[in-house]
Amino acid sequence: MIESLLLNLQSHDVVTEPERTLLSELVWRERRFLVDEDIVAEGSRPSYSTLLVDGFAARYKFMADGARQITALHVAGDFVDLHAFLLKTMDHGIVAMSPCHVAFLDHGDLKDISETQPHLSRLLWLDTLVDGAVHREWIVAMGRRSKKSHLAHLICELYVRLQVVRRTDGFRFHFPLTQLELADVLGISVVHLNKTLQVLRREELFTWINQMITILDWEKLQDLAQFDPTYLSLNVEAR
Amino acid sequence: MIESLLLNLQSHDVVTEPERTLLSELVWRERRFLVDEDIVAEGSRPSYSTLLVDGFAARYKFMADGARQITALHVAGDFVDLHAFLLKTMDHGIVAMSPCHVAFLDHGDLKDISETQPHLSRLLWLDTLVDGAVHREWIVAMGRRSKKSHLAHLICELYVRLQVVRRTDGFRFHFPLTQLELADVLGISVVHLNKTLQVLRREELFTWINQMITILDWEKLQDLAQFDPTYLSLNVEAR
DNA sequence: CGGTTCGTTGACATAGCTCAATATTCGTGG
DNA sequence: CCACGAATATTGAGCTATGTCAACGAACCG
Repeated sequence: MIESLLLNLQSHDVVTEPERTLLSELVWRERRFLVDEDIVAEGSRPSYSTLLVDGFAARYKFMADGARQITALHVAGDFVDLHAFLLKTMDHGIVAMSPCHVAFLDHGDLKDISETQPHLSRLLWLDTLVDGAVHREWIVAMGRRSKKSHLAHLICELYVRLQVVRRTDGFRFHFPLTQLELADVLGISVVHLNKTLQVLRREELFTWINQMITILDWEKLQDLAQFDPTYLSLNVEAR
Repeated sequence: MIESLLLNLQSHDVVTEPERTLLSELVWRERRFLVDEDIVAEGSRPSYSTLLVDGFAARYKFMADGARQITALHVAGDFVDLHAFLLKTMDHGIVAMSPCHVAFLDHGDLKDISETQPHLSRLLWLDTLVDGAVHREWIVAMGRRSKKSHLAHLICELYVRLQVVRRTDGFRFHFPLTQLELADVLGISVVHLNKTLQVLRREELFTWINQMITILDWEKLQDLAQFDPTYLSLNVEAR
């Protein structure tokens, strides 16, 4: 159940055997969600946090006029709302972008961990810090990259993150979003996203067919995206 | 020295007397920076974290073409790079936007805190989580708000954050950025920022003269910005 | 006073939006 | 297997937002 989370945490630091056991015992419930189902509602005050075991989920906010902005994409092994443990009130919603399998961890148990397991606590803290680093990278992408480069950057990021949790097959990975949803990620209209995709298609850097993305030229894609994975902290060191 | 940090933390939860003492003893050095000086360099691996005692600082990233995107603005009481404690490598730089007074806290000492002071550790963790919440709000602003509304939102946010650390005088506060720097915050060109400012000026929601912003109509400004401070977690509860 | 940075303006080019129509794909029931 | 409706993808037209460039004015500093 928590294999992906472990792969995730272990990309930053060693997780000891007792810590692993402890984590797996923390799962007090699991559940599956259908596409478009809300996993956590905006404004709610959950008493548990959600670990994404499998599938794609998105954090989002709605504007008064009905426009949606997706602020993060989550994949297997991501602790999608560990935040709620300390923030208490959800300032955004989380929705399933594919069928999702999730595990719930009780906030009381997480608090116990924070009282008794300093190293593990730091790893969980780190997990939320990486989230923040990804947010910053997205801000940069929205503010200063062309849409073409922004999209390329997103694909690079997802590819690397999926690799960590073994969800890639060579240069291929499952990407279940619709164009409308992807537009909500990039903060542009569907029409413009579609046109951006066409430009990128002509450059033959990747294909996106039947919910599968295949990277055709990793070097050129990285160049276009100016992708530097430093912000993902993918190196094992004592934390 | 750490009064502002305490005001900051206490806006979320009670900080006990021993915790306060502990925090103040953690400051192992202080320093002043001039405008435009780098407080922390991108790519560095600092062995201490920086607490902003007074002034304005910005986190930023440069693109290959020299364009800059500011990903966060920090004010007195903000723990500007607490991240580095666990992320180790700075994925962005931090620059002084005004003369800055900062305090340094050693990572070794922070680690001790994380081993022995669970509640205080959670408060520090929370501090970084609020940072993340602000990032998300900025992503939403960049993706789905008009520039007018984005700017209004930024002013609302800064006003509320400055109020927490007692840096406001009625509806006035010091705002030392140039238009060029503000453009780097919003991710637009200076020219366009200037024109956006003019439109807002005509609506008389606020003035910005001599580095001082005065909010003239808080209600209308909030409306325009669709500002909802929930994401700042400004309520005292056990964390 | 003179240089430098900052703010403002206008002209023009490009990116991105909305709307509306059409094509394509997919799932479902017959 | 086919027919149909719903969701998704694609296209084109015209409009708005935003960018670049270049000039000029204002404020600031020594």
